[in-house]
Amino acid sequence: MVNPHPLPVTASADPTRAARADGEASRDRLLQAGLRLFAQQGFSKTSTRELAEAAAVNIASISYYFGDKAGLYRAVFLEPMGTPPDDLQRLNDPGLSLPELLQNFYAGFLEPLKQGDVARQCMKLHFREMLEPTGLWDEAVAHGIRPLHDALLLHLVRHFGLKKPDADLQRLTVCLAGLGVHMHVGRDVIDQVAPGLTHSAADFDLWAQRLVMFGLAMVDAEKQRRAALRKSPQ
Amino acid sequence: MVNPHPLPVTASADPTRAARADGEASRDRLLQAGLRLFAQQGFSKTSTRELAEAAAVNIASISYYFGDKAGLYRAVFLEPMGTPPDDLQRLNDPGLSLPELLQNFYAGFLEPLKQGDVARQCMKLHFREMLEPTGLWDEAVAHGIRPLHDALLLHLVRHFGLKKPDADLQRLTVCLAGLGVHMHVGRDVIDQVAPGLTHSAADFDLWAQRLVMFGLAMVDAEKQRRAALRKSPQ
DNA sequence: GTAAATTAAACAAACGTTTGATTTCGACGC
DNA sequence: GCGTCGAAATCAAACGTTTGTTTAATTTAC
Repeated sequence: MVNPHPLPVTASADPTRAARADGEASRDRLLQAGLRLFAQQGFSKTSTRELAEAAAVNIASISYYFGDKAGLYRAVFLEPMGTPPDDLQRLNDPGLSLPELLQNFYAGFLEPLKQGDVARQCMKLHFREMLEPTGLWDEAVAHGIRPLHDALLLHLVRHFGLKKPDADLQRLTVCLAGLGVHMHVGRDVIDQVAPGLTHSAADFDLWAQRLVMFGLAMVDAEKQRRAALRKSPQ
Repeated sequence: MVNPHPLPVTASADPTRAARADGEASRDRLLQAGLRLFAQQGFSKTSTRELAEAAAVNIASISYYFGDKAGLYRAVFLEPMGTPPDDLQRLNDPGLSLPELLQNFYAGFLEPLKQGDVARQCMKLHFREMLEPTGLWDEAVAHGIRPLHDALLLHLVRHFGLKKPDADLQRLTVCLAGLGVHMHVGRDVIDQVAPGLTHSAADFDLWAQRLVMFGLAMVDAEKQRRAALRKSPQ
């Protein structure tokens, strides 16, 4: 690895081999430790020394590989976002029925909760930024949340036979997404207030099923509201 | 005010009047500043000097009135929770119809969003603890969230004619509450992804209306699922 | 030999907290 | 009404730690 200081640290395709065989290993360990600790206790409460120790790395390695602590955070935060269009592609297909769409949406949304640590911590890190925006959050919204919201909204516009979204469709979309968001943000609370419902992967499959059902019910309710409005406009 | 150091600082009913007329004023200003700053930027990112300056108070006043910074945070966090049964009473009335119940629930839930700073920051502070529990969170759940959840759940148990809640009713309750929670936690995101829907108090009344509608739809969906299940048990 | 990687040590700055002195103001004797 | 006392409140200054970051020397692998 050559001259890692410049911030946009990408995988080095340098002709000269790494000076030490496990050169990038330290960087990776820092990323792993950063993800875990930042997700667990936030940015400020995580010290550089704690990071270094957890990664079994010298303190100076942080600035060596990432410039500074914020750089490590940025890398941890943005690196997993490199390939987002994975789930998104499945949502933008106009041929999907509404149940299929919601099924894909919620199943994809809850997927990280099923897997163990990494993906879940990654999610937690992102949702944490909802409450304390650090600037990176705008980027996360633009690349992660917004496309999901827009895909949902676009499909609903078609489903309702509209030309463009109106305020009530926006509200519906927000609420649909909210069901999924709440499963992430409020997971610990859910565990406390209604224990034993979020243990196995099968549990989350069941949750996804219910969310689809509830989501469809909400869409139907909105549809009926519009129908009633057409008959007797208020 | 006499000997403020001991942590459970209550309004002093001391026979000897306060030495300085505006004695408690500094304490109050610290509480206000603490609420605002802790809600805005979290515990760690808020320094004691910043708090003191915002409250127009000497730094030493923090330890003088609250023992230490954590004590101020605890006071800020727990003090507004002194009188919770206000909204709760309206929820535990068994005579309420389901629409009335949800109306009360969501209207009460969104109420803090309508008012300006204080109540909103107070909410934000509480929801922040969802992601970084500091120990106080358990208390907040026990005194703030859990009663709401249980009131909702109890009513649904009656509504469904059950003897005691089952897992699916728990899930329904969690999702109903989730709609409300998401409005708080995700407010900034909502503003960004669907702008102009959360400005006036009337906006939130409209939101509450929709949440009631969606909530009712979810309950109906669950009811139908159970009916279908009875006919052809899987 | 050379450049990458790692290290221990040190840096200044900011942190939460404490100290001891000073100011403020009601209480009390006269 | 005045002077004085004492407790409450406020203050500037300093405390020792921890923070994030940097340095300069050393080790490692090619």
